[in-house]
Amino acid sequence: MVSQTEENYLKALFHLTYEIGQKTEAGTNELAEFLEVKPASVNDMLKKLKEKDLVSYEKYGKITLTKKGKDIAVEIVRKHRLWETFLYKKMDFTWDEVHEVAEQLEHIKSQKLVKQLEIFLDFPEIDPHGDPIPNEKGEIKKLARISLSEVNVGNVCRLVAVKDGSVAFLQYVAKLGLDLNSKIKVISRLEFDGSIEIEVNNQRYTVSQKFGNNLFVV
Amino acid sequence: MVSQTEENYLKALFHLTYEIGQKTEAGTNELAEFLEVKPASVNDMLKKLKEKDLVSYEKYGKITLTKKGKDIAVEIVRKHRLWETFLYKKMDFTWDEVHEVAEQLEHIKSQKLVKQLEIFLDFPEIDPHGDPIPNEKGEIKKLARISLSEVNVGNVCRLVAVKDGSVAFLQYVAKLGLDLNSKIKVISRLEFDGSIEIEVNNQRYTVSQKFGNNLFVV
DNA sequence: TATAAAAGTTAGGCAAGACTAACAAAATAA
DNA sequence: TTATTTTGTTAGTCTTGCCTAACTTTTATA
Repeated sequence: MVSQTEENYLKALFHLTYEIGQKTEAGTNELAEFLEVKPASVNDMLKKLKEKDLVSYEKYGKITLTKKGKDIAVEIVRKHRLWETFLYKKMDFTWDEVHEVAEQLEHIKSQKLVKQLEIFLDFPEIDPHGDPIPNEKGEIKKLARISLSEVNVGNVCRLVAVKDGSVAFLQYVAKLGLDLNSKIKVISRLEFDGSIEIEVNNQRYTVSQKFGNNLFVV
Repeated sequence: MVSQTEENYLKALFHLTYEIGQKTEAGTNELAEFLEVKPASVNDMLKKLKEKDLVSYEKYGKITLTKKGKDIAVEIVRKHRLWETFLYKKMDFTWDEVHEVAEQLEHIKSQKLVKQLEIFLDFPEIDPHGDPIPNEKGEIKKLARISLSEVNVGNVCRLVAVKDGSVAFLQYVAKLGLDLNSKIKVISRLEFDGSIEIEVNNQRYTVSQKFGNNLFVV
């Protein structure tokens, strides 16, 4: 049996490696910071996860998910994103509200429920934040997307995902009138700080480079 | 904050008092047996619940839910039954499958989700087992119903609820071709052991008194 | 009413998951 | 290459929720 806490560690490892970085290993402090616990706690847990053959790591070495650990992590991600989609499409939740509740729902144990949920939602491929939903076999469709900061001046693009999922960030995104599939035109880019002038629904805004890094477009 | 375990204790107390018995108090051993833990554990928990003003009880005395405790218990029951209805009506779960998963879902913390779920299900009044679903204010509609054992010979009644929710029992009920709203005719009753002969869908069966006690009809 | 049975309580312990404080190893910089 | 900073580890402690074993109170029965 994998506890809820263990599931969260596996999910965090998955995010830090395969999702955020394009690496396959992570460090103790990095994981501790991400999970908002102390490194000592991570250490304790790593011993347990290693014992269960969910991660592989040696003292003072890097942490890697095993096949078994990765499979569980992907299944949690799958559930999380299906539930987010459910909340957004069927329960009238907004972009910024879905995450917190999905964090709870992702731990519900029922294979049948996940399967039925997927059918009910008509096999969605991306969640409300634009992230890909793994299928039942754990396969994740790679999305060809770039950050808004990389778009050339003059080009128009379509918002497909956001990187940072914090409520404050999502609310700011919404305030600009941006939603999934919104068209964004890049008007100009300031060389000295990388900030970008964009046009959304005929309104012009200037946003920071950091903000631009957090929006994925095609 | 009320932990998941605390919620389960409150719910159990509610069942043992207001629901199963027509009393307002329960004992330590009774609660322990219901929750499948040892009396000592119940004792520990009672101290905590008393501290939080969720139950009132004195050493060697009976346990009662406070207003605050009862409100929380009813809210959990409400969530449980709404989720059961959701699983049954939208997720293609059977009668006997819903309970286990609803036990998990009832602890999800989101007022908005409960509200939306209720709207989505079009304000159901009873769950798939025929039990009443408390409304947002915590009011529970009393159902005028009697057990099958109390029905007079020759009368026809309609199944509205089951008392025992165990999987084995529910599967037996289903095997007889019984479902919510099934018509049941009481053909005869054996005096010596109270067993009842019934007719369902033109099929005759003989069932025990105990079985009859577990079916509620109108 | 004395006594046995049932019900309830206490003390002490254990596992999970977190923490602090002190320490050890590795990586980086002088 | 030594010194310093960063990263990772260990030991000991805390809380929650459970346990067993021993004890006390209450209730039921002879």
